[in-house]
Amino acid sequence: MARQYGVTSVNAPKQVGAALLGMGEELSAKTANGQIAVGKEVLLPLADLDKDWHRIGGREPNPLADAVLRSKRAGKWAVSYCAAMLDAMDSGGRIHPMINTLGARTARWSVSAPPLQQLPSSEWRIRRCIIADNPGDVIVASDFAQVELRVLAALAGASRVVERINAGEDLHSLVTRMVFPETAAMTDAELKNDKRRKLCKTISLGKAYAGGINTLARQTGLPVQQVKTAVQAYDRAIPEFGRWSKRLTREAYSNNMTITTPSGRILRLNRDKAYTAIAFMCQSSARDILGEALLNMRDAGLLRYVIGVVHDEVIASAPRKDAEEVSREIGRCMTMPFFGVDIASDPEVYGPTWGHGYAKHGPAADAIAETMEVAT
DNA sequence: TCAATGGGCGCG
DNA sequence: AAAGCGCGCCCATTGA
Repeated sequence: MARQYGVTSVNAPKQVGAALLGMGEELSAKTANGQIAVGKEVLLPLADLDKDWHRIGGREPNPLADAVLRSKRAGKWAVSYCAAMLDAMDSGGRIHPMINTLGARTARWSVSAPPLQQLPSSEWRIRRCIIADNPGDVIVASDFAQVELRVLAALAGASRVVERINAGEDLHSLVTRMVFPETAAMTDAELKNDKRRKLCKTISLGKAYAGGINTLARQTGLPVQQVKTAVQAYDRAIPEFGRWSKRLTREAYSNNMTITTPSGRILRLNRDKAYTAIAFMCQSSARDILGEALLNMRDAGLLRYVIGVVHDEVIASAPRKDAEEVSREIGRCMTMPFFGVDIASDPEVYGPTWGHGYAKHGPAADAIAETMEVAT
């Protein structure tokens, strides 16, 4: 398909860029080195697709852009995930990934061969390769609820936020009520699909990940000026985050670009990115909370069920009859206070394979249900 | 033939 | 004022 347009390899950005230009497309985005960018951000709009690969209906799709996108995704999945898992499989059908428990600069874990933490989550065909230990067993999992944002609230000393989290109020809803006073009386149900809640959620994540105004504008699809106004309202409603950021940045500058986490880890920031201090702090502390949870699981004798970790999520395998209890107990081990804020988790029982929520919601629900019938 | 670099893309 | 953070790993290209 792509060959018709003179593209012999979809992984060669030069070829793809030249072919698209030849078709009359305008490619204005450039990479850091000044070359023409032809990543997903460029290709998806050309193919008239949104970030979930659904037709937008805004233009005639460019067939080459569409073909390149699909070919690259298929190649990536086949090689990086399928082949990598088959390569890593032992004679008993098990994989034993390499875990570097201090892999990242923030001390997060890195996992390789295969990259268990990177398996596609947006659909189920790859993750279903991970199956429960024994026939009749099921995968159970538990993930932390907005752990990095709760860490941010606690360490920044945003006591009004922390109090409301601990009272059980939904995090993004409570932030929305603080930032937009006119929403203060709205219920969670009313706020659920409100664009102000969506905006506040994006801004909150931007705070935790050190994102800028332009990134927020791109993520929300809103004009920069409107985002700017909203961020100002946010900072006025919750001034603690900005103050903490300033304090941490100062600490970094006076300590040779390092900051020290509450657990005593010394984190080195990029020399020219002092503004990432809160991102490093939140990510590293979230990692330590997961470590604490794993120690709790060890003490509770639950580690024998655990088969993997994905940053803020614990994956386990258990006999079906024990699944509810194992899941609940793992969830309990992941529940703890952290500098005054409650850390909560969301335990779930999946099915015979690892596939997030699809057994319940996805288009493959029937197939999964059938698989479960056969397996049990 | 090999290592380094750049672009790209999967995850939380 | 302005700034997405952290990874693993793929392919193509480049320069020894």
